[in-house]
Amino acid sequence: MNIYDIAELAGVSIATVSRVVNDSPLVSDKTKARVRKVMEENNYVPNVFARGLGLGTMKTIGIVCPDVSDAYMAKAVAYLEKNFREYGYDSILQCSGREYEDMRAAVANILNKKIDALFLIGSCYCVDGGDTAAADYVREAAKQVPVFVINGSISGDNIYCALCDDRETTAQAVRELIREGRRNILFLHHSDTFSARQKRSGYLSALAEAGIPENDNLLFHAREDIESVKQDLLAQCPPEVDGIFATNDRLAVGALKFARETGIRVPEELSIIGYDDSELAICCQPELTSIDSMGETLCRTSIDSMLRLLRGRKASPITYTKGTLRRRGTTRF
Amino acid sequence: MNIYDIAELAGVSIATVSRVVNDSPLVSDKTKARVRKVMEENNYVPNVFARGLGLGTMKTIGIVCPDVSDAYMAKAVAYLEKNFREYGYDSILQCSGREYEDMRAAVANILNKKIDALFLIGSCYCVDGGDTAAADYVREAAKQVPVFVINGSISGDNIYCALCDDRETTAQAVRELIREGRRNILFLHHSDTFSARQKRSGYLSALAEAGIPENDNLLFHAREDIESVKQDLLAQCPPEVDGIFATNDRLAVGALKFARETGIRVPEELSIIGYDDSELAICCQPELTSIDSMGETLCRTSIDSMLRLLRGRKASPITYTKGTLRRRGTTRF
DNA sequence: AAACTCTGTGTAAGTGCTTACATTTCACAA
DNA sequence: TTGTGAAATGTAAGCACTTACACAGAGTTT
Repeated sequence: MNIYDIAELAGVSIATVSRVVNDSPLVSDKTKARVRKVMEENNYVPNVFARGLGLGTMKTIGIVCPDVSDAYMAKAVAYLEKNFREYGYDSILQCSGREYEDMRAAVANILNKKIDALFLIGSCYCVDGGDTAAADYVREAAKQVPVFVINGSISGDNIYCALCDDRETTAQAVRELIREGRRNILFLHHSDTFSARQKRSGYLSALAEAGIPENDNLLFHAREDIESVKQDLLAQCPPEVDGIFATNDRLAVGALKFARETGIRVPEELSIIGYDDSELAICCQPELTSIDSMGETLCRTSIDSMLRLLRGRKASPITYTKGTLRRRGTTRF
Repeated sequence: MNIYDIAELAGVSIATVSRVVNDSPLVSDKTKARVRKVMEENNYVPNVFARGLGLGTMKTIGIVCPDVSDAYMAKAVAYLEKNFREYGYDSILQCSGREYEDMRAAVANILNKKIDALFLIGSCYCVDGGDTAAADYVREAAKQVPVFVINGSISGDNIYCALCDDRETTAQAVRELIREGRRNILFLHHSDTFSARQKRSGYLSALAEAGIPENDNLLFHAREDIESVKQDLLAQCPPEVDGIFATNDRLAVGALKFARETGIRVPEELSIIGYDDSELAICCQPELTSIDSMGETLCRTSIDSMLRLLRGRKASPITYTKGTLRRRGTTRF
């Protein structure tokens, strides 16, 4: 069942059918109704490929993230997919991992799909604050389609970033720990992404403000999964630590387990703050104080930017959102 | 830069270029090398639409699940996406929610994308054990492309299901609770999907085996999120309960929080078992005993079935996998 | 009544690829 | 030298749509 069949059944030319499909104002309402009826009766659906060939687009967005099985990204993907569907866009998903070559290949591949926009989730795509050659493949992509980076920042034409002001948000959280009387605050991180560096910078500046000297022993790198984090801390956590700022909730949970194992009381002797405010946070006992990095807000911002672009208007190349501290049981404030 | 340009630059016809792209044996190695060089020099990429038009396929699979932000589905999606990518397939994702009309629309929409196979994740697509009209839209879809149901069962031509034997797996877990001496075991569930019913059936049969009379008060329906589950239990949990079997980890965590709030000791006075063995399980204190429903194994099975079909071989219409109990701190065995 | 709009519809030329079929080329046997 | 068949390449007809341009017919204007 193709456009010719419909044209014949409706007694019009294929051009008219095409116009009806595209709801062109050039067709009279009477004809439109007739053609629509025939289309429905035969449940005709235009061939996407032919349509794509003619139009050069298929109303599809590409989403690339390092790993959808991560709760933060899964949420973002779900949000993007759901919202774009409402505007009639389909979503192609690609998980890229975090290796440079893989990310590059993922972006290159998804571009071939003639997507209308590319969404990158995560700060791993902007290896160095967005200004070294490392992110060049993203800038290259932006020559073809608008690129929206969620939770990362890359400078460049046709690139629109929405991110949580991790630096300031972290600084605020660390300031609260200091106000609690904590002096030996561990910065617990895993990867060395742009956002991790922003957080570290916020952490350091909060310490500096308070006149607390920097201490390299308090910049702690741990492995990724909860159990390993606990082990790493058991093996090497400096004894004087009385506060832990973790760059994600998983790390924070590992820290909590470490505390339990060593008998350190939380939050009496040790405060812990996580990041992302995932479901993990409320599973813990005590429940984890965590920073909501506003994933949905960032997605919403990106979507709005894209819609604005679609209407031929300008969008702001970078939008910062402040995170919000969700105070729970692992801190005293 | 299209096939004509390449043909001209390489001094061959477009047919030859096309053959080179498709690595046809009809082209001499010499010509192949020459054409390939030109393609690379101009980084030519065939147009997917034109290719799709000619071939009728674009090497794409469709994935439909109720909600990717659910950890279980996110994992499955990630696994499918990653593995199919290795075979050169792209993935289109669509979250359908759990409303009949939405699921139906989601499947219909994704079919228009000329996918090569459809993957449905979750038992919500098989409303009644797979044999009522409710799943007819899936059977309709199966007329167009092979359908693979992960963690659900639908009978029908060209439909291939991989699922955890929830009934027996649940029965085993409940038997262990009984062996622990529990007699008043709550069956804590949220939705009424096929898999939830299977679990209930396993629960009931384990009770029956042990000669424990059925008690409707012990079939407990709770809302979805952790906090609500706790509230629901606080409001209405029968006091005699000494064991809880929850149909997912989120419910189990809610149960654990309920126990803590009421001062019931776990596992001394109350045992709790969750389902899915998600990351939530190890965040808890005590850590949650949970059933690993083998999501990756199911995905692997589906992928293998699809590859077998691709090679023109037969695949088994239904594959059962037994879940595994991960014993942790919320039970005594 | 002729000239002129305007609206609605049709014609036909793309869009970039695949592939059945036709044709050329070439090695080798007769 | 010619003939033969296989291997390599080209030609052209799809594939299902969009859209610039052409044109017909109904009103309007003069």
